[in-house]
Amino acid sequence: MRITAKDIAREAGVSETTVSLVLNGRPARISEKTRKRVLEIAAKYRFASNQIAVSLATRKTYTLGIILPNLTNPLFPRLAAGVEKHAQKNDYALFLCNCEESASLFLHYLEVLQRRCTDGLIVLLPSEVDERPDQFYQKVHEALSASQVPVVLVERRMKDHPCDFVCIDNRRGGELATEYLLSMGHTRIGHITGTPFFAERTRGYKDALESCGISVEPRWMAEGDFSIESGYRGARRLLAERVTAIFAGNDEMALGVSKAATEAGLRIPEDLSLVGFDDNPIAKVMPVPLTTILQPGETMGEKACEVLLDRLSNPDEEREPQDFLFDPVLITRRSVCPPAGKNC
Amino acid sequence: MRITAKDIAREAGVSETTVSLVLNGRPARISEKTRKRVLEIAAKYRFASNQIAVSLATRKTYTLGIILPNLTNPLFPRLAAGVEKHAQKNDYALFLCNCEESASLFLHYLEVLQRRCTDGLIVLLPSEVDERPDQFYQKVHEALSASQVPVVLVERRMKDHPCDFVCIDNRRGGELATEYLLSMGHTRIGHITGTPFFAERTRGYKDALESCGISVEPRWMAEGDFSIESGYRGARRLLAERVTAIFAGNDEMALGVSKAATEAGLRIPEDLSLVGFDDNPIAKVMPVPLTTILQPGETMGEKACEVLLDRLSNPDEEREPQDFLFDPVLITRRSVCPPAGKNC
DNA sequence: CTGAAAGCGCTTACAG
DNA sequence: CTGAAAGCGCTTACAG
Repeated sequence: MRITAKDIAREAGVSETTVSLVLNGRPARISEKTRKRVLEIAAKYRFASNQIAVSLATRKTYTLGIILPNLTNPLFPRLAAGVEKHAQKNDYALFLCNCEESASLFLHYLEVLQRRCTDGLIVLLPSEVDERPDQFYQKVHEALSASQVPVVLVERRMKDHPCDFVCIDNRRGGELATEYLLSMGHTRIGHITGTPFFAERTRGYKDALESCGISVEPRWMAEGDFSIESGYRGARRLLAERVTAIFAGNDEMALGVSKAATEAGLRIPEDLSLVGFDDNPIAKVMPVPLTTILQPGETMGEKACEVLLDRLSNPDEEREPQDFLFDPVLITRRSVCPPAGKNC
Repeated sequence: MRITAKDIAREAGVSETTVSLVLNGRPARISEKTRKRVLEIAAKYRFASNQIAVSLATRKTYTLGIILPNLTNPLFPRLAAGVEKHAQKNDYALFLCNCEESASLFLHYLEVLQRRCTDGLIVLLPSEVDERPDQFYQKVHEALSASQVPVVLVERRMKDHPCDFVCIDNRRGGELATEYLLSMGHTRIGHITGTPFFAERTRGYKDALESCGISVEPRWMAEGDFSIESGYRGARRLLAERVTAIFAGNDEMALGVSKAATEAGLRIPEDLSLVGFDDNPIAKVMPVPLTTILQPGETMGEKACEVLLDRLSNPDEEREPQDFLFDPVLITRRSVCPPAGKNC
């Protein structure tokens, strides 16, 4: 049995009230003498207050929950690390929930976290909500509204539920990738899209082309789903269109592209320039190190947590929900060079 | 304000006791009629019991804590995913703690988790305990003993604190890797070690050689620390000794080896065979896909959680602390072939 | 079949 | 400067 505040009170010959006051450093009430005695006794027994009881009494748990779509994509552990780091610094603990892209499990976690009285939530929506997405979002919206706790959405936004949102500036990222390719002299630039959540990357691709007066050719675009396989498939189609460069919606698909290129007897970057997105650890390690757009996962996680804690400390401020967009940064490695014919 | 059991009791015209009994499905006491009414009202308001209050009353929180050395090594998120999955299935929630290899932060988390009354702990020790390791382990031992909750250690064991331990069979893994190289006809097999926690991998390497009557040459071994850099450095030394194969203590170091080999004008596997350890995602993606030893992170995580929950359900069984070792499995890819001179 | 009461381990007005 | 009492939202002997 652990020692309790009552035990300390008894041994010190004071009330539980006094013990609580001393241990929580409440100001200007307690005589230095009793303060010391209580502190000594607490130290002697290494008293650690029972957070469960504290939480019940104060109605504040100092715990946060994070719901992640998976832990396979290295971006998500990085995000979690950032959130946890900032939480820890502020004495919050973090419940880890991995919904494995399942809509129903996601909903389940929302309930669990509510039951457990987390003070706030960091939420990444699952990407593949196969059946009845509207219904799913409706339920999420209801659960979130009912739970009454602040939420910050990361990476994947919900149209109908206004709340703080932390994300990389995907549009700018797509633009940056494409601009870089353009600056190297490419004009036939293919693109493999990601899932609908990330349509902004494609928007950036189009914007960059249009700013250069290059018309967007549907036949230079392929639909992808972020998998290596879909990158591979997309590249096969795009390569047939004789593009000289490809901007892949993420690094995994870029890997698929490089496979397809190799199979087609094309060298990267001499015959095909390639840019990815994320700066996944594989980017550094690919046969040809990949030029890509860095997504600062850990920093974004810290920011998300910071935004959440801000809400918690100013509960009735009623600040409008806000977007926090991170500037993408281009990491140049070896997968891009000017197109054949133009000099390197 | 959330609805409470008291609210339901009032509306149903029964006592809180009855509400509690009904909602927890306690058997054979309540008339079907009142049972139904209580259930209906609870459903109407979507009542979700306050877990904090439940925890305080029952002195059981249904929460576990996991302390990880970092979230960068993909093995750790995989482990966490396994733990969380099994925990979730059994209605436990999981606190995520990332000590970033810091001994002091690790100790801090031990205290935090104790304060928060977790029912059990899954612990991976930090690997680099620079200053006064003995003192650190002493403190860990004390904290763990004082906390009174079951602990399962994963991957990194503590000599002086007997408790359940889940790990890959590192000795067997090192043996398997080396045996494979031997079976391909290699006799000059170099090895780059990992950190001291993983000396068993090196043990396996030696065992395999000795079983074949090949003496262990210290000059064929280099000390590593699992970093790419240390693999690179080690390989430079080993290559000078004209080894025809290298077993690297993990995949990262294998990557360093492959860099060193390429720089030395050596092709993998024709001029140098290479085996790693872990089956890190990079293994598949390396310039030459890496033959390696799979460590089933998620399965190990599930197992660790299972072992922990077993302890929780049989608290006074006093079963001896036990080791749960996973069989390593060899994943053959393209980085190994017979040495030059022998036919492929 | 049901409820009053005590208790889990704290905090916090309130009174002195 | 200090303490008695009520309360946080549940559960659980115990009594009827």
